[in-house]
Amino acid sequence: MERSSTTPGGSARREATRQKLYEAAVTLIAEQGFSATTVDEIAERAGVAKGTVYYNFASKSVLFEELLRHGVGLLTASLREAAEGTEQEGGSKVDALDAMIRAGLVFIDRYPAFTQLYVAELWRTNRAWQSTLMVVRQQAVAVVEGVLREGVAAGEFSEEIDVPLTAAALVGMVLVAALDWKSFQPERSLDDVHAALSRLLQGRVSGRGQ
Amino acid sequence: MERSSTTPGGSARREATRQKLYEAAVTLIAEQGFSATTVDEIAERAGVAKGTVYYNFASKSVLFEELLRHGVGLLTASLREAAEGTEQEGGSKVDALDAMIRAGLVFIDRYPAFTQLYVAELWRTNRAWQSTLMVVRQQAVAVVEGVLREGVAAGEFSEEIDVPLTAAALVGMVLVAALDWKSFQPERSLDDVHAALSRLLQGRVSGRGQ
DNA sequence: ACTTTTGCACTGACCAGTCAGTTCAAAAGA
DNA sequence: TCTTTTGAACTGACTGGTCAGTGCAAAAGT
Repeated sequence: MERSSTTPGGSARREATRQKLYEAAVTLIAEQGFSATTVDEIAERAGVAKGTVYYNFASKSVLFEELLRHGVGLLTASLREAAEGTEQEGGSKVDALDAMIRAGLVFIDRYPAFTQLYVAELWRTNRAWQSTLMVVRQQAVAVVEGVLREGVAAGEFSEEIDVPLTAAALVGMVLVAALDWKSFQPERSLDDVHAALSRLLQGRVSGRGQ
Repeated sequence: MERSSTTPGGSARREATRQKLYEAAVTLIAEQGFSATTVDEIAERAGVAKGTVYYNFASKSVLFEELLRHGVGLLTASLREAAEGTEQEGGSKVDALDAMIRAGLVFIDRYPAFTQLYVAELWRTNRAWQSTLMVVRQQAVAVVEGVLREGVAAGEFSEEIDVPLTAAALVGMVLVAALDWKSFQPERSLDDVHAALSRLLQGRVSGRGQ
């Protein structure tokens, strides 16, 4: 009974139930927002009884917080993997950033609802899960900041760049472009979007020609 | 039945009350979200009775929609003004973009709550005010797209850039960087942030030295 | 001048409905 | 057997929206 809810020590059955609840909650909350989403709705969409929700999570807020941790865990793992991929084949740091942009797009492509919900909640204040959100944000941005710092150290990037702010700007670039892509031009290919953002990243916007 | 001369379409008193309600609602909704904010709270913060809210607006949603229109009106006016400013002194299109970035930062600096709320709601689906939000988004992005197109036409930008996507990415860059600035490093100056974003815009990130 | 009327703007108690969270006996796995 | 899920009933707090009534300043009436 004491089984910690985050650790994968729970039974496979319980874990499967949790997964279903995550998936139900993430879409509903992305569409309607946290407050407008009822626990009854989540249970219904997940195909379980309301009691099951409270058997698996202490409260609606706790369910949401664990959902956040779960999702950002996936994202950071994906970003890190992308950066390390270019590392091992001796790519430059711009290549690493580019690979992370692609990883970000792939993530958003796969989990659009989570991304929506994350953006919608990130800059709110006075909320119960504010601290969770801060931790989780820092984990994600830190990966980008890390690559920027390495780039500066290696002399590939200007020493004058503002690492935290540039990281935030890059994340914002990908985030907003991707959400717009999904919302307003969902038929475009990921490669297409990636190419456009690459161009922007590498400053190939001004100046004519390719 | 005398028509008040100060404000066409409503008495000055009424207009003042509406303004108070906008201000109260924008901060509360930015902090807590639409659903989590109660009409009682809005009324209390505005210093009016609950009935007054419903005297001035048909419903909670309508209040919110009019608030969105009001705010985005201010933003687009500001962006257009910035772009036209560089136009008249014969600046390049990059200068226009740069001026708009600054205008965006100034706006976010002055109305941080509105920006938060806008970002939080923009990509939601299945909401009553979805159509309002779309219109309002298009108004804002169109200003940036316009400058990009003019830049392409003038040969200043590559013909291969993807105008809508690049516009979205630029907006996202400013938006996220600014929200992070306000949330996590509020002591920094606007000039500082502007400089960092300018550098990114002009591709002066890679390559060493300034 | 000065009294009465009009109607806009506002008030706040009130209502009907909703929702998170609880409880628990019984059923279904494993 | 022990864990997990079910499902329905219940509670108590809260919320969007309503409405009969108040205050007041300008217009109308005398």
